[in-house]
Amino acid sequence: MLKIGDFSKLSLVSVKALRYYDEIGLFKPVSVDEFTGYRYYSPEQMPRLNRILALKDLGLSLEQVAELLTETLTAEHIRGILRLKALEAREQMEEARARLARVEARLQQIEREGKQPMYEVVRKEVPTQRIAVLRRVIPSYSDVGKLFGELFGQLQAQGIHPTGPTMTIYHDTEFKDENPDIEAAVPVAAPLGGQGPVKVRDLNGGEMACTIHKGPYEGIGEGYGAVMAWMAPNGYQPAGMVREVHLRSPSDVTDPAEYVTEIQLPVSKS
Amino acid sequence: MLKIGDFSKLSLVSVKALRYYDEIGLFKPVSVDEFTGYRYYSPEQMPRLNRILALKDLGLSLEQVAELLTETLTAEHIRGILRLKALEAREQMEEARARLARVEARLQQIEREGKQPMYEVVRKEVPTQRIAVLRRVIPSYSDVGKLFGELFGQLQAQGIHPTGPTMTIYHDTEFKDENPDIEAAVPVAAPLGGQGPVKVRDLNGGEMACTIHKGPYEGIGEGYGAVMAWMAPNGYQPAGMVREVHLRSPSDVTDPAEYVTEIQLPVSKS
DNA sequence: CTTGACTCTCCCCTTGGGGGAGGGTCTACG
DNA sequence: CGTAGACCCTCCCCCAAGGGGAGAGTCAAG
Repeated sequence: MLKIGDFSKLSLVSVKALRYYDEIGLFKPVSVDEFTGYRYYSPEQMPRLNRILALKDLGLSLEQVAELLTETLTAEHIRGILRLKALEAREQMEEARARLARVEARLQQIEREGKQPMYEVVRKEVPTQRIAVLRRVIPSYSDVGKLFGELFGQLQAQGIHPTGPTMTIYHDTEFKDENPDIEAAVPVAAPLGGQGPVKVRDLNGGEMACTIHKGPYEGIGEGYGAVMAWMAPNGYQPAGMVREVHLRSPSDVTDPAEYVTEIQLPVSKS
Repeated sequence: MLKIGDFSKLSLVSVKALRYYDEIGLFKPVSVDEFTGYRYYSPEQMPRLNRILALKDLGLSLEQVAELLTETLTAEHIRGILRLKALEAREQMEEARARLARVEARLQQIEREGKQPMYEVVRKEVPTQRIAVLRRVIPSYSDVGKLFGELFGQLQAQGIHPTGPTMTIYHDTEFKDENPDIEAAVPVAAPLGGQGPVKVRDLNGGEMACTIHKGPYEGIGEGYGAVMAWMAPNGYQPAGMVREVHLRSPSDVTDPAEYVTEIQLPVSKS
């Protein structure tokens, strides 16, 4: 019979860990003194402890280790658990690889620019939302304001209230300086369909590469550049129409320097 | 001004997380109502939050993110932190890869044998220990007992007490059925050197592949087989002389079926 | 004015133990 | 036979990054 300290030295498992394994019922001493509470272990228990360490080393939680140590498990069940763990390890490997790529991309960016980048691009899961839209090919970007004016006029006439910030959705596959095909949109709580030129539809959510542009709309091209530059090193490709969310727009402030716009580009793993 | 729920919807960061970031001083609302405690955010804060998310995504802790967000940091300092993170990501990738290899090796083993393996091999960091030794080429393994008898006789004569289980250290580079070169050893607390045939020296610790053999010594070959089979898929190679630690030996029990022996083989990454 | 949706703080929970306080126990040495 | 020092016990708090929920207060629209 060995006291916990001796067993700890032999097994190279800390006393704290042994006590913890006892507490969760994973590995109990062969006997416990009824009066003093002293734990006594036997060398015969080493194989079980070794198995625990080996399974823990496979990435299993102690709970899963305990499950695998119950005798009544079929080989098929064990294989199932291990296959799950293999999948998990593969995912973690991929995740670490992707993270490494991100860190190195940022390092290179700092090498080039000598400072933190202007635009932070982040991947987000954007939910699907119900929107009211007015779509039109307009002569120039400066006419977007009028489009929103028309949209809000119609909504007000129908007693529909916006439930979120306005958005513009770009339906051109490439950038067009003139005659862009634009949808002015705003989240609403209203039935699908709609009357007249204003339609109500669901705007699909999903994975998006997002960044924030601060300042007048003329400079927003840099934001798009940042999003485009972000995709390749992170293993994404465009997968839909880009949208701009007007977090602070001419309807909130007058100074264009105070505009805040989020660029959201649907992406998929390439 | 946006209430926390609205800002949460816009940023797709949970209310809980926003409150937590406030609490740790990483990202504070632009104003807090003095009487109600309500937090109010502004769209202007989105870029900072995005930066936080982007840095978090690089694997930085929130504490490190906060550090990187202080303005007074030189580009060189930032590069240093990121290079550290890159290193960390590489290590995690390697760790996940190794874990995957372990899981797959175990899966294959179960496929072959239809059950959990007999021997669990685990990597351990064995500490260096002071031992008293008696080394000799003996005719056969069955003479080990006499070697230990001699060792203990000498130690007793010198008033030295063992402080741990006995070990045998094998000095042959390959397995020798006859005339093996064997060191009988036992941990002691005594000055280096020693008198007569018994020497006191330090036994180097380090990385070891360990497994437990239960039962008579005749069957211990299987334990060695398990250790050898473990090395390749785990990326290790032998790096020293193997030792056996007698956790329960003829001096403790009479029935050989109750012997418990640990095999420790020094290894290094290959 | 009411009602339902929001928000606040506070507390407990997660993993796998580490660190330490306060108090009891064991054992080798004199 | 004492006793000192090493060892052991339980209990409590701590880590990261929030999630879940209770109980109470607040806001905004009808």
